[in-house]
Amino acid sequence: MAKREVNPRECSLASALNVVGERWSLLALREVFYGVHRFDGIVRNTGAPRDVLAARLRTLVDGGVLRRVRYSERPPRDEYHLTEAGRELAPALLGLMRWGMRWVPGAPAGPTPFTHDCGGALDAAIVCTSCGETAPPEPDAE
Amino acid sequence: MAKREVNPRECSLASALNVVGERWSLLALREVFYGVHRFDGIVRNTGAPRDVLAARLRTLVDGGVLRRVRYSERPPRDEYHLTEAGRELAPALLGLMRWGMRWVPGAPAGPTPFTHDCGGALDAAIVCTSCGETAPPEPDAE
DNA sequence: CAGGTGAGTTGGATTTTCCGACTGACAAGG
DNA sequence: CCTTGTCAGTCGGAAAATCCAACTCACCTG
Repeated sequence: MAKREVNPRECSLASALNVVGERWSLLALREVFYGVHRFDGIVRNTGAPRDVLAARLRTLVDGGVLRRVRYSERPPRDEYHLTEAGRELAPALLGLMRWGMRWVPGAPAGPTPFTHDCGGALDAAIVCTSCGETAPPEPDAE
Repeated sequence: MAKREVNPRECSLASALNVVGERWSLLALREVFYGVHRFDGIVRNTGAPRDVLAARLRTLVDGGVLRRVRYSERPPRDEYHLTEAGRELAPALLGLMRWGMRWVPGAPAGPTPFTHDCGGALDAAIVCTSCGETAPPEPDAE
């Protein structure tokens, strides 16, 4: 018999996607990176359905990506801020943004999301953690 | 009146997510990066439902991320290969993987996905496109 | 008091997902 | 020839998620 077994590969990518792997999660995160920390602002700037956004923000908080920070007692209101883990999503997020600019026809260029102190645009790249050299994206060579 | 208007921010991230923004798309892409180019292989290694995977592969092909390459006439069978655009997703993909390793408790370390010629592990980072300097992830400073 | 803001929640219709089974074309073994 | 197996999907139906407008609650402001 031995029916075609399905053994999903153990991979941290899958784990990452459980936390930040859905459209509205990433767009919400983008807003927080841009400095929009409140629910209604995120709704307005992303267009996400309010209920779905509420759910996503919960999983982002539970996943340690965002932190709720109270900015008003009475009525109790919190805003969402990046944690250390959240801030570390910057390379992935920026990588997707820049990829969209380059490869999706009709994608709005938008204001260059982040700029370096020297004035140049920032981009995501692959670097070697030990020698620091920038490596080209070169998978299994066709 | 002026009902709370929702004007989604124009952003290349949203465009990117239209193409690669779903769980099974990214996992399928991971497999192709790993050298698994055939439908059944991708099903086995990701655990994606076959019909959903078929749909995702179609949008990846339509989005210019993958290319179908025929490897057998009779029966006609194609495998999926990365295009230039697909290869350029490496920084984003690697960024998510490495993030998962670092920040999701219980995420399998797995074999270090890519290694540099010098033997060190590769990671995604933010670099300045003009001066080449590596920048820290530092959004709106809290 | 009327109106507005902020952060959600609720109900219900619509879409997707998931799952197992099925198809069609072929190859290999007995 | 007949059975078994592989590959790349497709199909049908149940289960889950999404979308949307409307609603709530708790305030604040004029």
